[in-house]
Amino acid sequence: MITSPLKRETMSTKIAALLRREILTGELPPGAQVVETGLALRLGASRGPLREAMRQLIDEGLLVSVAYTGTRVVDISVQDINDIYAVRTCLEQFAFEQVWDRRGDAFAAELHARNDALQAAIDAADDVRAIEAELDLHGLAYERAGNRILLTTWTGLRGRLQLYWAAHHRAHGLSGPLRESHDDYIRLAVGDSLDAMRAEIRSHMRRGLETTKSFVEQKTLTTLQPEPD
Amino acid sequence: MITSPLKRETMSTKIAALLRREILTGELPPGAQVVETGLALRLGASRGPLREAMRQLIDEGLLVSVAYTGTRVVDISVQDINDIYAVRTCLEQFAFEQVWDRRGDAFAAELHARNDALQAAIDAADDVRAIEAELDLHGLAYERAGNRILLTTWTGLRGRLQLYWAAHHRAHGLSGPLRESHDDYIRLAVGDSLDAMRAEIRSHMRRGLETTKSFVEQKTLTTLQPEPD
DNA sequence: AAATTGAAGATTGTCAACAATCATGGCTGT
DNA sequence: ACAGCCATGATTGTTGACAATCTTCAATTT
Repeated sequence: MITSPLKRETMSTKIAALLRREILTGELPPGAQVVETGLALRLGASRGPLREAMRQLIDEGLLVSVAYTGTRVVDISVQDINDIYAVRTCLEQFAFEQVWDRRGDAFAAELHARNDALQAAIDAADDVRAIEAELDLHGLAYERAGNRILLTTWTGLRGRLQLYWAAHHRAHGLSGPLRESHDDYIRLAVGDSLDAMRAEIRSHMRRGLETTKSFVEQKTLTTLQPEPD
Repeated sequence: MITSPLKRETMSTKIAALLRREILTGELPPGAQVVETGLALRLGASRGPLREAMRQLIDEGLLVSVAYTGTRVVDISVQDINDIYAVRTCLEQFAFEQVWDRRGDAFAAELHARNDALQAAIDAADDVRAIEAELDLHGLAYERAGNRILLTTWTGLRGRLQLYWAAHHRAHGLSGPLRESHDDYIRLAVGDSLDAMRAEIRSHMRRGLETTKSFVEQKTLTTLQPEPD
């Protein structure tokens, strides 16, 4: 049982999961202040576990905190978008290099299953689920590469991507992933040419970067004006 | 002032820095149990800040914790060594791709300065300093690549590398980095061929992996016998 | 003698109160 | 009218005590 680090569900982990969800669904929008005392009261917990949960989300890059001053949901920055997509392009190519020779029928089947889940979410017009499904789809290569460090790194990037995309969808309504947007990706991922797949990843990321970035650039203009509270 | 997140020195951060140092210097060896109450008493702090510091080190991969059971200094695993070196090979090549066209005299000067610091530490037979110096040397490309996500990822890997190498040095005495081990690395890093530098990184990492791994493989045999406390 | 059960100790999880620090707004002096 | 200062409120940092959970070991039963 060494390989099964069963996570005992403690108060902190439950709070962290709940908070993460509220941030990613937009109930707590980017830039919103998160106050320990108020949140503890609302969730019926004490500040101890709450602080631990918040620390977790800080490390995931979803919250930023300044000592003695306050904690906020991280703001969207063009710099971070660029950085994340650049690193992601690099790592996803690496993930496919690592997984390439150990792909099998199970890999292909799971890939198609996750794409079906994505399309179902799109058809159901469920933004949040569609975003999660797309990230799950891309995550398969990282999971099956057999490299724990790589998977941890991907998980770290994934949270912020989900935050950015969720904000994007809330602002634009349903301009999210198209139904056929991953057809090439999947076809090449189960194909015979690693080079072609690497090229597809670079192309896929370039498109995603432009879409996400153009949104953020116009968004920052509107968020600069202080709210008339 | 957006880009200067000035860190207010709080109790937690001081404890985290101190604990990190004790782990990396081997005062707290891999596998050692870390008890909150005892440590809090020793450091003259309360369990609150201590828990926060430990959470930080857990996220850095230096500690592992099981709820209601205990916390220990992470144990050395061959799997992790392999994974880290693979990801590092990928990311360090990417870092040099990103930094390549913006290298300048300052970059070359800093590279040589850090190599001088490394050689000074080696000449002084200072293990801990030599390890830090080598990691600082490799870190330059990550720092100057202008990608915050990349730098964060590197920092995460760096801690574990330092832990493994420190354990290596303690076991073997002074069999650490050789004085001239980075001559090729630096020569190519300031040279004209990115491809040559990429090849050097792959070769450098292969050698480092073999050295570190061979140590860990023999080490695990000796650490399996419980201490007759 | 071996397996099971239960109690005791150890360790982390949780809580509520208190202290330190920071941001805001009004007041005073010029 | 304007600049600087001080008090006030808000927020996080810190503390010590208490509760929940796990591990260990010895007593008991088969």
